[in-house]
Amino acid sequence: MTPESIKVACSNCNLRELCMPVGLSPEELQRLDSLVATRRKVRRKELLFHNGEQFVSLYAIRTGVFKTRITSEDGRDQVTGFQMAGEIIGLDGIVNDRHTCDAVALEDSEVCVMPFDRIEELSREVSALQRHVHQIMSREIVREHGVMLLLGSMRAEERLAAFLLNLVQRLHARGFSASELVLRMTREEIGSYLGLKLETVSRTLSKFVDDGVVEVNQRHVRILDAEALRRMVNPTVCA
Amino acid sequence: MTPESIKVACSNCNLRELCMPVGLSPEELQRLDSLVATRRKVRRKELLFHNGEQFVSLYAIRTGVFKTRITSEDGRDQVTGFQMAGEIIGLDGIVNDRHTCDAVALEDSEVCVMPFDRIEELSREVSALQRHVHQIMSREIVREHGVMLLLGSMRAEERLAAFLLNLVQRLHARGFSASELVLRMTREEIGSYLGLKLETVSRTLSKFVDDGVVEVNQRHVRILDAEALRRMVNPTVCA
DNA sequence: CGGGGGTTTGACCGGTCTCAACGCTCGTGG
DNA sequence: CCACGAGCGTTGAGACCGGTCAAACCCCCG
Repeated sequence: MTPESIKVACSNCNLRELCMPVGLSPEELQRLDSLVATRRKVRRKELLFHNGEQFVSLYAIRTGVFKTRITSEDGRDQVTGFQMAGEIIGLDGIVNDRHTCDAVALEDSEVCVMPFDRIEELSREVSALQRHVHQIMSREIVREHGVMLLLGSMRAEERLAAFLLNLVQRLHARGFSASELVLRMTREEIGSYLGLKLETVSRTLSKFVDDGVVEVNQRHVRILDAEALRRMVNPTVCA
Repeated sequence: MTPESIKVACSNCNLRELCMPVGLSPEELQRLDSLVATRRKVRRKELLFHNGEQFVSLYAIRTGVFKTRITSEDGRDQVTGFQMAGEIIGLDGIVNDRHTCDAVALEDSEVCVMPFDRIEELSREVSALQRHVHQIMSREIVREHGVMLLLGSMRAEERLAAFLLNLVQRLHARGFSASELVLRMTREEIGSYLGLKLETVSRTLSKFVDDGVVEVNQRHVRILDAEALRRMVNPTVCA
């Protein structure tokens, strides 16, 4: 039995709590299984979709990590996010029926392909799904507000601290360590996301190491003093 | 007959093309009229909604201009957008049933109040509305990607040029001049949005004036050389 | 063993911030 | 009608953070 032929079923997927609504009746849950048309494997460095491509489906990440990036006409690009298991990508394509960014796998990954017209059809009938879709989109909007705050008002140290805390928190929610993580992206990609140059990312990381806040070995990072990172992001008002 | 008692009806609102789906049947169009529960006036400097407030409705701007801003725990704030007639605000509240930002009127304004549960209910029945809601949210996501690019990779001049071009383009789409505009926001608010200090905004504007690209009188701006602004945002590859 | 992508580190530069002073405009009240 | 103050905007001088350029390093992998 090849992996491809395994029955695709959200109802018994271990990521269900992450990407599906909760509190569904068994009957509703079963209907949602039909959302996932198929699964698709994407190897490291390959694109799940790219700018200009016809928009057809949203994708739920089963395994692996992606980055999304936009490219301006003059060739600059900006990483707009890093996505991991249970997160939904492709929302950018809805407005104009074309994707406006690239989604690149940072490691070998697998996604569930959910044709958007099927999502719309089903969410007209299952209001819990409708609500869920709205929440996912709203959550993305709120996330981006946070990134705007970061890019607009934080200094390099604060940005990197916020980035590490966010990553480790999301990994922890997925059952990984609350203090150790493996960066799936390069310094340059981190820099692009944070509005910094790769040298600045590297230097700032080195500073964290000097200060005893983290340990860094290549892509492996261990957070020694999460409290210190939190203080950087959120300078406590000295009372 | 007071303004308040005027029949609220999207079907004959002159902003219809901006905030409503197109291509509806007369019957559908009439049903959508029931979306707008009421209208609400907001005076300059007053809040339409604020961070932490219970989320109930989305708002379509009829007249006036708003800014939305988020505030970090330590008090920094970041303007996340400027919204004008025909645009929808409040999407941030959907995820957690609470608003996560403030919406402040920059001049006396009026909005249409659209209870979100009614939107959801109706969009289960009118698929054109459903699609429309999805597009509005997706459009906001894509807009924010653009802001991330701006904040993450552009220099002060480029940011301000992009800002002016964007504003004037949106105003033009609403029937105003394609080259003149009145800024409804302060230099500080522009700076917050663009990730710059107010002094930098002021200095950069002055530079544009020196270069003969714009004329500035207080809040009144006249664009003399739009092409120059476009070149700043998008350094043409010299062939 | 060699090569290459990714990373670190250093020296220097420059754009933006900071701090400060001054100016302008408009509304208010004497 | 004018004086005045508040809010907003402009301009300058100097500091500093992060960018730029360059060299060296490291680790993995062919």
